[in-house]
Amino acid sequence: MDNPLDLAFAALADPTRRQILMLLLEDDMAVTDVAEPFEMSLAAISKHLGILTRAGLISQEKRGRVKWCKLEPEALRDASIWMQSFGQFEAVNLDALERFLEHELEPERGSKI
Amino acid sequence: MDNPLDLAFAALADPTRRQILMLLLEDDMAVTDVAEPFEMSLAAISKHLGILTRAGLISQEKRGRVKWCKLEPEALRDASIWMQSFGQFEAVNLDALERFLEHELEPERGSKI
DNA sequence: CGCATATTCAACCATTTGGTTGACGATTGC
DNA sequence: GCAATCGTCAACCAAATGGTTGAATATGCG
Repeated sequence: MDNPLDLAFAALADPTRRQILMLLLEDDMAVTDVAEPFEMSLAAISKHLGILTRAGLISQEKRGRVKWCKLEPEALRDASIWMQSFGQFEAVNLDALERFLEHELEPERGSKI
Repeated sequence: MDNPLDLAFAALADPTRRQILMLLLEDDMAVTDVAEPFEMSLAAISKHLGILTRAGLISQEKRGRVKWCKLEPEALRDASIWMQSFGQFEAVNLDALERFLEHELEPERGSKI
């Protein structure tokens, strides 16, 4: 349960975290500012940011006493691409998709599922 | 925690469920046949299928004593659309998928097995 | 220095998740 | 009719999740 796709989808499954991502779409933000619109503790938001970071969806950089949060679209892109292979699978190269699926269905070797 | 997007992403966060979706991409299947490749009980797979159904990612129809599972890409498409709302993902197209597939098929050689 | 600000840590709690097992209802076939 | 098959249900369990509070750790400011 720790491959990149697992982490990305699990992170996206929470509405608070999706909302955080949308905030960060506008600009980089400090943790306190991210927390401001939410009616929950700063510690809770800090945890959410940790989950988003582990999932690769954001990065955090500390400058002075402020930790800045920044959107990192790569992991999201991978998840999006995975979904496209289903949502629009009629539009993709079916041979490549076939190879992709065969690879993915191999039992547990890379656990890149 | 019960809006469609929550349910879809949460459903996708589990590798067993993603693998089930990939099985169903090939063809509709009975519950028992879905369960066959997995090393877990039928009851566990039945639960996974329930989660996928509640998320709208598959549908189940009982004919006789066999319950058929069928991919329902609509919910997945919605989740995909949510991602597109980030604007930065117009690059998620066929080319991106090709690159993704090539990237995904590489790293297995030699490492991590 | 001393205080305020920014953020995390630790302990705790309730709920959910992902799995098990065994019993059960429904359907099919001999 | 009866046994086998298909699938779910119920009870249980361990671990993870999402939240709380209060203390702790940095850092900046006057």
